[in-house]
Formats: sequence, structure tokens, C-alpha cells
Amino acid sequence: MPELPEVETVRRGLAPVMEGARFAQVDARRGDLRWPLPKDFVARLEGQTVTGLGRRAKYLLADLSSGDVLLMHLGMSGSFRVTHERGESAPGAYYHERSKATTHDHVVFHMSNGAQIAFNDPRRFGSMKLVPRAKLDDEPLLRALGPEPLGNAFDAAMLARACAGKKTSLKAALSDQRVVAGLGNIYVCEALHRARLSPKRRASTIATRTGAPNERAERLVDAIKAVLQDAIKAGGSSLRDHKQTNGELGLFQHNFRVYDREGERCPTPGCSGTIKRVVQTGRSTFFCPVCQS
DNA sequence: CCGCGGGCCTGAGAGC
DNA sequence: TGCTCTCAGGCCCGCG
Repeated sequence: MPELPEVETVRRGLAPVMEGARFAQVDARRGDLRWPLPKDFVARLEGQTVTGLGRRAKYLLADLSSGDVLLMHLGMSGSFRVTHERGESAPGAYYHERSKATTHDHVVFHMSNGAQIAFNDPRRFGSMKLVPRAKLDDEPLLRALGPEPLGNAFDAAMLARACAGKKTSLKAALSDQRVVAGLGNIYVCEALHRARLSPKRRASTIATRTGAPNERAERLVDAIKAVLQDAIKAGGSSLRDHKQTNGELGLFQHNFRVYDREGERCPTPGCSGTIKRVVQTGRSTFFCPVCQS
């Protein structure tokens, strides 16, 4: 499910209940996620305080008082649900529900502030991992990631450099987390439409022979930043699995211009095209063959 | 090194 | 109703 806007939405939902709170009890109900949870997973969490909750690409990173960092990835179908139990000083303590474990709640955090945080992931492509903070720079899952698309380091010059010489399509290049970290199938399609660039165009054509950015690269960077910002404002996109941590749906799927809109009229003003679906490197691509070139 | 296809899982929806 | 098939917000790995 989750691309950068969904993961960021989850982070913003979890931060108020995790930061400053301690893991009072951790239930690892099922350890065979994408990677098996380590045997000492529970022991290394219980008693630790979360000093901060960050995000890198599609990973959530919880800094712990022990010096460990808890790395979490939602895979295709992962979500976090926050409820409140006990709750001496729980922010939402007026509803004293203790939500019972539901199917596919693989890991449940019981925080010292009364928050109960359940990680639910039907397909189990998600995972969690503990890494000592000092070794984070060597972490293989993070090492090769490209720049954050909403950060200052991500600009046309950078993107052009990363795409220069690439024989693959723009769609595949933008989906490559080493080029830019956090886009997935939806937002690549949406960004390319906003930039009026064909997903089939060779990635190298956003750079000059010398690797400098051309006007396409500028448009593409602007489109990527804009679509991610818009999606975060909407709480992400809810297709089948993504929910905000309070259980509410994201709303950005209503603003899709091309994704999952095969056969519909192109929304670009003045364009008479019809949205088409093709398959690229095994994934559906949606685009307008008229205004995207 | 690069680009592609397979595989990991479960569930929803379509078609028969 | 129930079966079979396809497809789904990701990413690692191995092949050519």
C-alpha cells in the first residue's frame, strides 16, 4: 500500500503517542514477516522510551533510549492502528476502549501512556528490524536509498544526474528507490502526468549529453514535489489497506488524475485524450497518450 | 554494472 | 453458491 505520503501520514499519527512514551509491553504475535523478527525483539523493546519518530523513504524509524533504532516498513498491506487502554494521562482517555487483537495484528505495542499500537499486515510484506544507531549508516536497507523527494537535495540537477545514461524508462527510473526514495506505482504515474511526460520515455532524456538538467527535469521535479505535498495534506490514498492511525481513510485517491482511471477522459485542461493502461516491468502504468510525451 | 522477471503472501473482485 | 483466475501502494534476488 504505502508510498511516501501514506508512510508520512502514519508517522504523524504515531508520533504524538509514541514520542516520550515507553514500551510497557510488546506482543510479537507473529514473527514471520518479510524478514523474521529477531529472537530478542521483545526484550530489546520493552522498557525503552521512544525519543523520536522519523521517516526515511518508506521506512519509519523510532529512536530508542537504549541506542537502538526500530526500523519499520509497511510493505504492500501494512497499517498501524492506535487505540487507548487504561490511560492515566492518555490523550484520548475518554474512550477507554481496549481494542481486541484482530486478524493480522502481528505486533502490538502497549505504551506507558496507555496507547495501544497494533501493526496489521495481511500480506506480511512489511517488517521490523532493530539496528544500533551507530550502525545506521551501514544499514543495507537504507544505504542505497536516493534523496528524499521533498528535501532540498532533490532538485532537477540531481535527478538529471541520476537519470543520465539510463536506458530504462522514466517510469522504472522513478520507481527505483536509489534514484529518488519514496515514490511508488501511484505517485510515479501521477507525477509523470502532471509533468506531461510519457512513462515510456527513456530516463536519460531529462538530461543533456553532459548530464545537466533540461526543462523536462525541472517540470518533473516540480510535479513530484507537488503531488507528494498534496497527497500528504489529504492523509494519503486509501485504496484497500491504507488507513490513518485513527482508522480514518486517506482522501487523495479522489484526486488521482490517471491512476486506476483507465478509459476515463484525461483531466488536463484542453486535452481530449483517454487514460490508457499499460504494463511496465510487471506493474500497471496509467497515462494519457495525448498530453504526455 | 544494468535491467528484467520471479517470488514472497493474502484477499477482493470478476467471470463462469 | 463456489470455484478459478487476475490483480494489488513493495522490494530482494538471481539471471542473462
